Amino acid sequence: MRQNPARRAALLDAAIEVLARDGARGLTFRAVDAEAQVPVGTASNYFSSRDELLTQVGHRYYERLEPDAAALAEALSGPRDRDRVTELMHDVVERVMTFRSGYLALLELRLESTRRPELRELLSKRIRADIDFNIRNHVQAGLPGDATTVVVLYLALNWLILERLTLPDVFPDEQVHDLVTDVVERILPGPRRSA
Amino acid sequence: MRQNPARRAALLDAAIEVLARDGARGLTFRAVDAEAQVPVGTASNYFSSRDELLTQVGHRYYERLEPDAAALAEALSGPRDRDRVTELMHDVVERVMTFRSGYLALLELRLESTRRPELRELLSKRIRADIDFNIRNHVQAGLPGDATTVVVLYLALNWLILERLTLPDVFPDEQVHDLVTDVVERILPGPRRSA
DNA sequence: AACGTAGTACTACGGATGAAGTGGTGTCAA
DNA sequence: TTGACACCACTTCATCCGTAGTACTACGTT
Repeated sequence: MRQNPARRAALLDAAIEVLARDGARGLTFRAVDAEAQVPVGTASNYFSSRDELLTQVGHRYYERLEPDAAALAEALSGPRDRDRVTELMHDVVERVMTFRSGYLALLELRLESTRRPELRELLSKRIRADIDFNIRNHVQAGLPGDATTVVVLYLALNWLILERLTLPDVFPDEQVHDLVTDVVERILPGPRRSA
Repeated sequence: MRQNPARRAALLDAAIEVLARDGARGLTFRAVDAEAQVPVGTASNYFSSRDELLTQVGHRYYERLEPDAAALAEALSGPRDRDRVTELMHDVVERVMTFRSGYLALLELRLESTRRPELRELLSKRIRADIDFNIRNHVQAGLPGDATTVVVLYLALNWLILERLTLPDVFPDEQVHDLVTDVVERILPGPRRSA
């Protein structure tokens, strides 16, 4: 079992791309080797099984999302009204959607986790933590809305992103921006701008 | 290419189960044969390719959901206030979640459709039609809320179901009912009961 | 009532594919 | 010199798919 962390990370990033492009079906050691442009057999040397590869992909995904500190600081700046929330939500949707392969890979992992308890536990913890994190930030920042607001926003926007990334024709391109705005307006009552 | 419609439907139902249980990775002709308890090679005789099998599974899924006439009539009865909408949404969530394998299979198909234009077109049309159908019904029934309300409800509840079916620990069992209620209350402003 | 035919069900084999793992060699750095 | 890793080649293994061939059943004909 090889240890080189940089190479391991590169392999995991490659696995994310493969998952997004070819699905769980296409995720083989060989495919990861090819995607990472390393010699055949390398992935075999770094992961003892497909199972281990999958759970490590889960870890890696969240590792890559960690550097949220910048975005976090941004959330604390500016006014504390609904229009600000709308702006922030647009940013979030934008950010998540640009990492398309990551999002799709995570969906594949979700479905895989149906059959892999270890993966399920990992994902449950990370996602629960993510939601709690968002709630804490939201209320601490003094933004309008409570914990439930954040959860409902989380639900609606996630499915919107899923819909866009898998079946883009359901909500046409040009409607998406307004749709995000609508979602926030419906979920978060009150005046648009604070007095 | 065999024609027996009953057997074809049985094979497609088996394919749904396989998709939900083993994922796209496990969906092979042989696995479908085994699930449908028919002799090896039968699925091969009924579908010329994996591609064709997948798109026909898509058709079959919606075929099975068609008999919504009863639920539809129910929507038209009763009061026309928010609590009624909440009730209806509880019913919808309940109904969808009891066909767990169907929902999971559809998610697999969504991800597959990323790579299969034909499948993507099929799913896009059906889902778009489904949304439009719900909107029309909602407003015709005189229920509170407009088209946007229905769309936002669709988004939030779908992700809630996805979360429950893939990572049940994120939103614990006992919170789900209240969460559905919360979702409706946040998205649909106004009094609970009509005057 | 016997026969022939068409459409299916079932069995079994053939061929091909591609994946995983391992052993061996070369290279670099401590 | 030694240990860890990169790279390569080869063997083994697991399935999977397609189809040829056979048996069965229903139905229409005469």
